[in-house]
Amino acid sequence: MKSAYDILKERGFIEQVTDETLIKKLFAEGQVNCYIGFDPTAASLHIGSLVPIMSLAHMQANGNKPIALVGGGTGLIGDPSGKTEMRQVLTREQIDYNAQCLGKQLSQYLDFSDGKALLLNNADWLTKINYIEFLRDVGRHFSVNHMLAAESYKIRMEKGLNFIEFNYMILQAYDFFYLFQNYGCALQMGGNDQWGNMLAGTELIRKIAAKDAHAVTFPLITTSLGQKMGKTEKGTIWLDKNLTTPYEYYQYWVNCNDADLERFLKLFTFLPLNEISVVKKLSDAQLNMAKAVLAFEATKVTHGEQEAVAAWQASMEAFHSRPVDADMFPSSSIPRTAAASDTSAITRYKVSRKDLETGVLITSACAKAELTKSLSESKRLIEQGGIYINDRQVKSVDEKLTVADFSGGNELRVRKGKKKYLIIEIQD
RNA sequence: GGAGGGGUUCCCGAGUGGCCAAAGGGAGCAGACUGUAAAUCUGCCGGCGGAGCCUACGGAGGUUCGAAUCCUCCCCCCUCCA
Repeated sequence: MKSAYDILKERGFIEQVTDETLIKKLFAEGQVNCYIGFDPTAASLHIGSLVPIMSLAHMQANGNKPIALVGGGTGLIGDPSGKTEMRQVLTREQIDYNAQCLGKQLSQYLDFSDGKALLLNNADWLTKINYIEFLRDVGRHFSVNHMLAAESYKIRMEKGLNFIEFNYMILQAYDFFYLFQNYGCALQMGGNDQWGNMLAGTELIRKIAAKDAHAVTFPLITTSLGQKMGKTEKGTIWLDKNLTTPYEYYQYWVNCNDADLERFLKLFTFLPLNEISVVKKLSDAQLNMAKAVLAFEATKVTHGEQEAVAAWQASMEAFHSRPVDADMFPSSSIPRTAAASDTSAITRYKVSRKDLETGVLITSACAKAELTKSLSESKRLIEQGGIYINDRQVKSVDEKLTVADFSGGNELRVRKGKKKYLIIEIQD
């Protein structure tokens, strides 16, 4: 039988491991307790954290116990790994609040009931540390020379690294040690930028407890263009639906590059690999169907089936797409037939009938509805032919919306470019 | 503490008295081509109902007809020395 480790490996989650033979042995011996740390730098996680989250979900689904560690304590320090500059320092209150939010968010992916997974906050132990004791018990095991050689500090050795950040590695190592001692956690996973910090942990455990602990890193997921995941014009793609709507979330995935599709299906959905492998042979319309499946499944994982269906419907409607063929991805619960029109997932803007009688400038409606950032942008777009009313291109910046544009109904669609829609609705 | 170098529009980065809403690049947006992809090409890329006006070059003052550019003080960052 395949272990969770095997599954992660075949789905492309594994970048580096401390010792594969020992790790396989660990999994063969029974339930593995493993942990991943999440930084509470914001009140929501974003797509960049999805790989770690998915890996924990796979762990849990295969009989292991994941520990999600929110870095309420280390967050007060700030991890310098791979960063060019020191991170802005957050207050204790912000960190606590964020930590709480992250915990809530993680429970969408993991089942924390009955101790099937643990949600811990390292503030619980780190903030209680006594400096002198800590230096004597833990600090003595760290060689500064060795730390300075770590790849994660390299960039900062040029730009400047201050002492508080220099301690981050030690604290993270201590976390691992603490979890090892108190929760029997012998495996830490995390982004590849964490490798140095994770190794520091395994070494600390070896030095103090004379036991083996293991580390596994995930590759840094970039798009085929080398961009970081989840960065778009609108900024970050968040996992919180109040920050990134399920529709936008769905759109992010459906717009992925051809070259990323198969890899993303493996990483961000639970669909079986044999179904995913057909992607290689697809082209054109069918390729887009596969993207819809990715978008649907990914949205389902984060926002639930209902939201995923709504996002799918809105997307089908907006782009007049064909539904996914019945024989593609049989494990996916994506709807296979065209649904009744439902645009509830698309942003709406209301105008009063009274205003329509005198006419509403399209430029100002777009700006007010935040389809454009300013009046100037509305004008620019119209001049360049980038604004459409019900698929009719707006020709002049002076054009006004009137009741006639609604042709009897009480809503119409304003489009910016090809992908950004807005529904304008008459409010009586 | 001493010496030096910096802080420019979303980012990088040019600009050292008017020609600067500020070169160039990146990102972004739109158009063309497509498949809601990528690549490519073209246009745009502070705000204001077009004119001109307002806001912007770390902060506060000052010199000047005129300052991102000169002067004073302050804040922050980096490098070298301690």
